[in-house]
Amino acid sequence: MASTAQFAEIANLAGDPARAAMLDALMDGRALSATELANVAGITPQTASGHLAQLASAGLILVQKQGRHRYHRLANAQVAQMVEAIMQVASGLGPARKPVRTGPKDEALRTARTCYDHIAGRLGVALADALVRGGHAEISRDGALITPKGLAFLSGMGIALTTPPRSKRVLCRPCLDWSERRPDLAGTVGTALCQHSLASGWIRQSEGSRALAITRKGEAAFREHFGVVLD
Amino acid sequence: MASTAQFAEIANLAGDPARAAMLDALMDGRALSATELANVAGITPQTASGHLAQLASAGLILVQKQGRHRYHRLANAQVAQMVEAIMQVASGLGPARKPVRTGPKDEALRTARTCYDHIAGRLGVALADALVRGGHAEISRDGALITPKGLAFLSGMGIALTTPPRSKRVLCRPCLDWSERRPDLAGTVGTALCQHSLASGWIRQSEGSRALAITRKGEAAFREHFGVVLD
DNA sequence: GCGATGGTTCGGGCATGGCCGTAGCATCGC
DNA sequence: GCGATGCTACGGCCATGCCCGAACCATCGC
Repeated sequence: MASTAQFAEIANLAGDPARAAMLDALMDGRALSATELANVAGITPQTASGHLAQLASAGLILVQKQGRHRYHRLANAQVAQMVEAIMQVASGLGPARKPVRTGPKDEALRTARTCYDHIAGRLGVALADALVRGGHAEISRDGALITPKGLAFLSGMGIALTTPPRSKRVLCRPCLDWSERRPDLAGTVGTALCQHSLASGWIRQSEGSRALAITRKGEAAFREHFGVVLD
Repeated sequence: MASTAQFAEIANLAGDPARAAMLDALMDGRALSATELANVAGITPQTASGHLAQLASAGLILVQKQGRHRYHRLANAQVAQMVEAIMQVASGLGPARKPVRTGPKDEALRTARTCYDHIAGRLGVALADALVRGGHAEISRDGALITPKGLAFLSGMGIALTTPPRSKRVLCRPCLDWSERRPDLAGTVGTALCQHSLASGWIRQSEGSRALAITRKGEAAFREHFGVVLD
């Protein structure tokens, strides 16, 4: 079983500002090099190296060496979900303490960003809303599903979902967006949607940030397929 | 937005062994006094008091004074879900390091326990399995739902679920059980089932533990209604 | 009222662990 | 080959924060 000691060990790893910044940066699902992570954490490479060793040894991240670089990424979706859950609680005390400082970079993140494997931010929420409005999905606080109609809708767009044999509905996971405080779609469906949007050139990952840029093509696609217009 | 500093602050609170033990103890959803929590954490009351003040000020727990006692409980389901997620990750590294020490107390926890608001352990998993087997529920990795048939089944048992107006299905949240590594039912449905089982005297909360005792009456009820027989 | 119990506050001891400078390995480009 | 770059290992400085003992406040039983 999971002893409280192990519990504390994991939480403690996430509890250091530098490591927290690293985990946050890795939440876009990409693999980052040690120096990149050192930068986002605002520490020297030596220190970062130590932190990364700890995270790796605990199994929170995976390291993949490629030439003289070593790329680090989150180990699995469970870790991502943990980070998500902590962020959820952390955002609860945010507004209560500081009146929310919204810089321009912050604004980009609010508009659209990746959340490990799916689209979050205003775009993510808007897409989820659109699917619900069109009768393609149902979302509640506890869960979400894609209706048969929605399944056809998505597959018509080239997004194929592997349906479990017994069920006619495809269940998916709602993820309470910490900036919008409304649910977006995560899990298998969210991943597929995000992948497809990237592959189609609707959105593009920014270089040093979790922010997503919506391309001109994407603007049109989201409006046409989903009726989504941001701002 | 949730800054990484706030993220680290929250994670750090959960990252201390003493506080971790407290949060774990509070995961049964009950409210415990300061001394009780000091005991489970293995520290003196003074120290516990300090920890509890921190947890309360961060909004992780709520304090309710009653006479000369002060009862502490988890602030909300989000905190519980965070603890759950961390435990999930922590249990991942458990078996890999130690061959798992199963004491008698541990065995009781594995059989049945509360997980904030629902039933976990072998009983929780067995109930979820039974609902699926009977066509009352569908569960996938990403989500779960109660079928109309299941809705009738539960309401026939006296468990009324508030159905969202637009949907005929009741979505619910699967919770990957850390001991069984299989899903049990959380969220609204899980809560209702747990409440009903307690109210009907099918299960009873143990005094100083999260373990649930299955009563003789409960044994019969679970067998009759769900076809569930443990061991 | 008075003792007993539950809880908190304060102060100081002490260990843990984060941080960086220096130095040492690996790999790449040429 | 040789320098440059990415990363890691070691040692020492230093702050954070956990812990307890002692004292103080609140509440209960009587």
